[in-house]
Amino acid sequence: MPELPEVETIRRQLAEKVIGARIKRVEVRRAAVMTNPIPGLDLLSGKTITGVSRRGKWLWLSLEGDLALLFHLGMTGQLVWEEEGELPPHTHLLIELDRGRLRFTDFRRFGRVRLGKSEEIRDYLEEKLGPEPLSPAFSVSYLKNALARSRRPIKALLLEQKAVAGLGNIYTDEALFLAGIDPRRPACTLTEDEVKRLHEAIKGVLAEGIRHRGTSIRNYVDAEGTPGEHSLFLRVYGREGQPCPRCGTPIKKIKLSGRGTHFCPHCQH
DNA sequence: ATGCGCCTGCGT
DNA sequence: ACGCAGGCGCAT
Repeated sequence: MPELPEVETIRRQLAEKVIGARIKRVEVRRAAVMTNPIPGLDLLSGKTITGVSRRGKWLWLSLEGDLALLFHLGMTGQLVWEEEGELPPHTHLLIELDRGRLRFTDFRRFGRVRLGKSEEIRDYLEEKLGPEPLSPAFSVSYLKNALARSRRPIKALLLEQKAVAGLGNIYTDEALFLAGIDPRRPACTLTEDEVKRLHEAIKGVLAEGIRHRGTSIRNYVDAEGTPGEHSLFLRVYGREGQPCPRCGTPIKKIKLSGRGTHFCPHCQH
């Protein structure tokens, strides 16, 4: 599910809704979504939410007392703010606020929630993530170095969160298409020009995804419960057999590092 | 570096 | 009935 653009969309919307809100009550409806012991959650009652942040595909609420509640949405996780209403099935965590409520719903249950001290959460993420692709830390020279050290297929490398934080299966295929690069190419074989194109393409597709409030294939919704529009703009992902938007050749789908991979056999080398 | 398991639901 | 799906962590 959610890759960087989807999580960033949720972050922006939640920031509007919940910063300054006070937590009335937290209900863990399925304990297994918590990576650490639950009793701690009781201590969230009465606390005010002071911020909503994102790093890669991870999102956290900052809370009074230097605490952070960290979410990873896995493949099908939703984080929705709403006033009221019947709870959908597979809602594992409910945070009641003085204005509305926040629910974490995830039918495949790959998502996780963790409570920790702010600093501990920061360290946890920094340890496992590479640079933010939309920040200056993700420079052409950084990317060039990262690629030079690997013979893995370029697509497999881009999916590693330690190389670049936040890319997943959709935006990786889209970026490689825009850059005109075959996803199977060993990373270290990219030329300087190709690295530059890839760098631009990565930033471009992510920004575009955010602009369209994310890609909804089947289950993703933003923090208001609304599907994103970016599926209408995908160039190769999910378009096997349909004409390449650039040359008309049918889009091919192969399996690469265990993931469905879409590309144009004519435009990508 | 690759494959498998974790889950549920949908399309074939 | 089977394969596949936006991801990740662990075993091999």
